[in-house]
Amino acid sequence: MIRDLIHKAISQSVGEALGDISFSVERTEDFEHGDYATNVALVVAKQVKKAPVVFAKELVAELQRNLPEGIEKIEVAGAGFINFFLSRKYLSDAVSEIISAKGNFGKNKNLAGKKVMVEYTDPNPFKEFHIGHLMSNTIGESIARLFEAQGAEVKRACYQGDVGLHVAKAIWGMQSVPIREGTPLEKLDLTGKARYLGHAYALGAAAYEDGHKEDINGLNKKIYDRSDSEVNKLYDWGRKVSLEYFETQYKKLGTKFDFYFFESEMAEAGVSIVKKFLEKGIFETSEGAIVFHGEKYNPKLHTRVYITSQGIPTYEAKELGLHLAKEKKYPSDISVVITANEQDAVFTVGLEAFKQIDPKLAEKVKHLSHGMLRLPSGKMSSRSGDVITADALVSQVHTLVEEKIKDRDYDSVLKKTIGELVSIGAIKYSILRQAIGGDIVFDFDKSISFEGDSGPYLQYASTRAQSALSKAENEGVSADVQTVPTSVFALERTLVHFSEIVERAGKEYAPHHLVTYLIELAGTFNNFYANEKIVDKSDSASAYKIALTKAFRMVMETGLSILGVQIPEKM
RNA sequence: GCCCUCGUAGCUCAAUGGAUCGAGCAGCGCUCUUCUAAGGCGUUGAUGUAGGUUCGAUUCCUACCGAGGGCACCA
Repeated sequence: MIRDLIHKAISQSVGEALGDISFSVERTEDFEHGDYATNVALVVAKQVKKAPVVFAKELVAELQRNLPEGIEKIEVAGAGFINFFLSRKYLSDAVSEIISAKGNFGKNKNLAGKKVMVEYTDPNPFKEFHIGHLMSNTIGESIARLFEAQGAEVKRACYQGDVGLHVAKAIWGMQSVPIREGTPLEKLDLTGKARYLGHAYALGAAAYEDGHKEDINGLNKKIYDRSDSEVNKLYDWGRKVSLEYFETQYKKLGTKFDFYFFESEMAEAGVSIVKKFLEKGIFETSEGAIVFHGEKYNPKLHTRVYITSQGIPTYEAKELGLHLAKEKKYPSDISVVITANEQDAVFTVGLEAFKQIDPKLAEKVKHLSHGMLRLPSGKMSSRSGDVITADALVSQVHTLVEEKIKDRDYDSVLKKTIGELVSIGAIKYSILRQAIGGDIVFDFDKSISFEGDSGPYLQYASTRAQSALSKAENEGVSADVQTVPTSVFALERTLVHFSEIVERAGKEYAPHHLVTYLIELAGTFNNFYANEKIVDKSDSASAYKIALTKAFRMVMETGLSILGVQIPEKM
């Protein structure tokens, strides 16, 4: 990358005065300041006992003799920044390179040969697949794709909680309300069955708080040791329904998991690890339970229960089993786990415990947490039954999209595809546009936008580019970079930064950097589209503009695919 | 009480310690004989408070104010 060449040229020119001082070469915020800028003079000034501007001027004189190819002009500006301007040729060559890379422009090999497992979505059988899962899935899928864009071999994993107190609550609900609103269960469709389970859970959750704690704890024990055939029957039915239903959701969202792990499979391993390390003093008994005293290792941590006084492993114990199961299934270099941030403390304590057990494996685990999708009224809680399912949200947005295209002269198949791709795109975008970790305040009326800073805006710009390209093809004008106009378009100056953005988003596990860039890029294209006639046989620059449009379209495809968003052929 | 996040425009969000803090929405004013107006152009408007470190602080440190999450047998 040219940025690295600039960096290298500066290092050579500054020479020993640089010492171990690090400086940056970044794209500028304003084209007035060129295409790249460095702060090297400001950072080194003190060291060499010169004013930054003075040092910058000397450095520029030195750099003039050793300018990387592709840099046309450099100048000192502001407090001592040095600005670099890309040459006309560099930009047109870049456009040509984007096209010949066939969709691979922007990807890199930084993680070639590395194996990565990403665990996300993690819905719990017997509970609703709600908008929180939608959030986890969207972020996780995008993180997985970012890893792929860096050349890593990625496996997607989903960890589903098919045992535990929440299941006991659901079963309690199933026992007390065996049919759904007067309809026998076997007459319900898959979605209906899934909703029934969600309601049964909500019922049991309320009952747990309202005097039935003992009953439900007893049920939990029965589920765990499978000692009651009636309970087993309800359990097996509910688990199967949930898993089948979840598959329809993954498909809709565009995720294909390589591995499924279940809490029920982790219980045994979890218990045996805890018992083994109980002897070694990592875990301790306390009030009949087996616990890990996190505060002994780090004052900011606290104590968590691993095996309850009833002998049942908690989530924490099963998590230990999961780490080992993952390693056995697919030994990886990086193991990413994505959860909601309300589990941050559980994870930090859990990771400390794991570090005491197996420091080498614990080292590879990277925990990323996302915020909550909230209602304006407050927390979205499945415990009170007050949930918005992913299905409900998707279909609501879908309806809005249908309304928008109802007068278009498209056939029904195309309309259906547009409805699906645009609604999913809009929702995913609204999740990925901000840094992961923060909450998203969710307002049905306002949250999903189709204008401006939105998924559809990106999709729309892409389809407009496509229609210009189709027109070019029909008129027999093809993309060409031989005849290049002397003036430079902002579009090409923006396009060349795509690789750097992908690299940064990948390194920082931050898809939103890519989102921000794509919005800027699409805006630049829309401006270009409004001001330039792209396909025009009488214009000698037309072939170049078509090439530029093609390059834009390809970058949008690559960028959006990393976000897990697809582009419809028309909108 | 302790721990972790987070306070940027009326609203929702950006900004590896760097140049004049960027977008979108909402508001106001323009813009469809053209490759799609889900578009384009212009315009109004912001770093919670008080200190500190630094050539330079939205960013780092301290205190305070405010919001959210977590703190023993739930996940």
